[in-house]
Amino acid sequence: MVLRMRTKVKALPGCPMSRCMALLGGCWTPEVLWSLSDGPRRFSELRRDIPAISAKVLTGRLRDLEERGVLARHVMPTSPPTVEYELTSLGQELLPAIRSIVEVGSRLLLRDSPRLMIASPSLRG
Amino acid sequence: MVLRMRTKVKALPGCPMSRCMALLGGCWTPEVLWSLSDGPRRFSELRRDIPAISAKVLTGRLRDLEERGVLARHVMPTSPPTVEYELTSLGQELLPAIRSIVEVGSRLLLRDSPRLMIASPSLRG
DNA sequence: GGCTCTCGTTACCGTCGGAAACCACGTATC
DNA sequence: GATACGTGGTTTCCGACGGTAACGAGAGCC
Repeated sequence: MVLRMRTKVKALPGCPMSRCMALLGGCWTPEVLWSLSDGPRRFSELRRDIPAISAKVLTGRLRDLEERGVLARHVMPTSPPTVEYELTSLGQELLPAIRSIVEVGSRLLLRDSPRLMIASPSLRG
Repeated sequence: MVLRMRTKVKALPGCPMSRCMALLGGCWTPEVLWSLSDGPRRFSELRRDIPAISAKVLTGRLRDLEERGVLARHVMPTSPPTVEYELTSLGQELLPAIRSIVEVGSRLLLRDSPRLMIASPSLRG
């Protein structure tokens, strides 16, 4: 599911949770950061990585994250122009939290259906 | 900021991130789980722990999380009746992700203003 | 009688996300 | 020359969610 933006309420100044959620917050943000954790990706690549996200929201989230200094936007002078998004050093600092979420999810999937995981071809090769 | 609920879009069946976000998702959810990580807490205690959350949203989030099996609701037959919320074993499994978020936040706060952290009385005693 | 505390519920409104259409530009194909 | 496609978005409309404020019953206190 999703993280929503809090527009009106300001974070408590000294709260670590609020400090981190101010960057992680927003619908699809964790998914976007997870997709960027392997290296720079283009707009259309992000759409394919996260099929359920709409172009509008992806645009919004990328603009938000750029404004917050989490990622950088690079426009390449090709034709048609391609745009690459890349995590900044601040973005990299968020990855431990993202990886932890993925780890917890993996553990839950394993518990849900261990036979499915063992039988999966992608885990054998 | 906030995690928002995705009502229409279903999670990909085998995606670890989606599996975890299906439980972590929703506005204020990480904050609530973090507050409950120390042990059971009552409704009014949660409101004091997270001053910015409204009663309406807190009620909704607690109902959601109960339905998903993340926490349990205990009504004590006192007068006035007190209600306690407690993490289930499933809820406990989410804590590594929550702790990781808090750790990242702490590191960011330290980087923001190291002198402030050192000077803080709460960290000296 | 009034004030407080408990744990919520309700109504209203603003904002955000979802869906689909549309856009300019350049390339490729027919 | 016309059509189609791939880029990286923008625009419009609508429904769902969160924020705010008011209100609720039952009990204790002065």
